[in-house]
Amino acid sequence: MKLPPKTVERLSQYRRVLKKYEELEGSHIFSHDLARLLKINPVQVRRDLMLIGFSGNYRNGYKVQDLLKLIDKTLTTPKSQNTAIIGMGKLGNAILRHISPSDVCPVSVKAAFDVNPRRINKDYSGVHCYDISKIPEIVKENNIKIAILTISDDDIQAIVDVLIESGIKGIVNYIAGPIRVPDEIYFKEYDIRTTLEEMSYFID
Amino acid sequence: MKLPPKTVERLSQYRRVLKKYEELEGSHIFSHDLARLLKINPVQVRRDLMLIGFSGNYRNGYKVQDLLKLIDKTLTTPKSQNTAIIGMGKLGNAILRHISPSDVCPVSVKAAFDVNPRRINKDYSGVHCYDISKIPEIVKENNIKIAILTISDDDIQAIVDVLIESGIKGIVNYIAGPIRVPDEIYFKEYDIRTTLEEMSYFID
DNA sequence: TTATTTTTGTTAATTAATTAACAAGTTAAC
DNA sequence: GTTAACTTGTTAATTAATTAACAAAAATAA
Repeated sequence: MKLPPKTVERLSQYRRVLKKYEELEGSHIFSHDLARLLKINPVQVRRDLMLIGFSGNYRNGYKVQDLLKLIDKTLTTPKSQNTAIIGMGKLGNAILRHISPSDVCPVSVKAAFDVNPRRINKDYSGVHCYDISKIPEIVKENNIKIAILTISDDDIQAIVDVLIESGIKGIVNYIAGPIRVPDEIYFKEYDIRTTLEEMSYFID
Repeated sequence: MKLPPKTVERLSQYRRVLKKYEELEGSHIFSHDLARLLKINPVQVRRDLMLIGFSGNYRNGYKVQDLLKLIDKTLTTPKSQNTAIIGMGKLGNAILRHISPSDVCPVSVKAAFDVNPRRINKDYSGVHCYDISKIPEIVKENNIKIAILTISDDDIQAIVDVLIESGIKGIVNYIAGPIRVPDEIYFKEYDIRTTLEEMSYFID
């Protein structure tokens, strides 16, 4: 049985926050402390933990170590998916370096792709960058399921089509304009311009 | 009277998509066409447009030009807010170049800040990069209301505190860990790791 | 012992967001 | 002129997400 998307999102955040907390602060945490770190309501924390069947303690709150273990187990079902980054420009590089330390992100980047010959066949943070034409081969070989788009090429749709044919199941789009993907593909678009315009609207 | 946040988000997306559509496709659009471009339900499009009081036409759908004008007017109330990017590394640079063309993003970047002396006092895409210590002065002078964090410094909290003291009202956080901000600050965190882990969980 | 405080776990209530349903307007075909 | 085919605009229904409310457990203080 699947958890609500928002709960999964928060579990991922709890995990990262708790790893830091465990090192610096202590072995136990109260729901209101965890909530404050994420700027959410303590009830939400307790509810999320209830959904994954985790119990705390009246005196000390939740045991961080055990909670981390359970979140790990919950989120990696059946296992963490392999990822590729499309575009090794500044953005691709920044993202790669952000997600590659495996202690903070269990999703592992198996390959990068680019159209620029200067970047092809180089290694970035231990990840090899291939020519776009190699997508079908490399994606299948490495069982890559998620693609992160960091280029805004005019031909991005063609690349997306190839990715999907090659077995990609999820796409995160950072800059490319609107692209067409079948319904069964898990798709997320994060254009910072949307966020900024929303903020502009709501702040006085 | 304020619109629902999700509607504002979509209006921002409609605007970008429609600008392209107007150039390439035509002067009118149906709700289901706009919906398909954003992978949402046509009813949602009609509902959003209803909320901003825009009317279409039974035969041709919505007139793109007029709709764009109304979205512009709706989203820029009272006016588009000024922005600063904290950190001019790869990520800061990528974001800057993504949002600076004003034809696609009405939010304007007035300044950048960094701790690295090699970056300070240089211009990036026409935006000057100042030392962190200049934040109070420059933020006030330029009436900057939004800060985009692209560094993961240990001292990020101190920087955030200064930003808020200097009059910042909204913060978008891309990589810094959890930071404390007062409730009245509009705050968004976009850690790609969260997205990836969520996707991992939901795709088979 | 008995009240008080604190925190979890859970159900119920509320709020927000999405989707369904459908009337009404318009054109085109017959 | 009538019917059929589409589309918008809007209300109602549904679903999802958040928050409120409170019982139960356990320690502490009186």
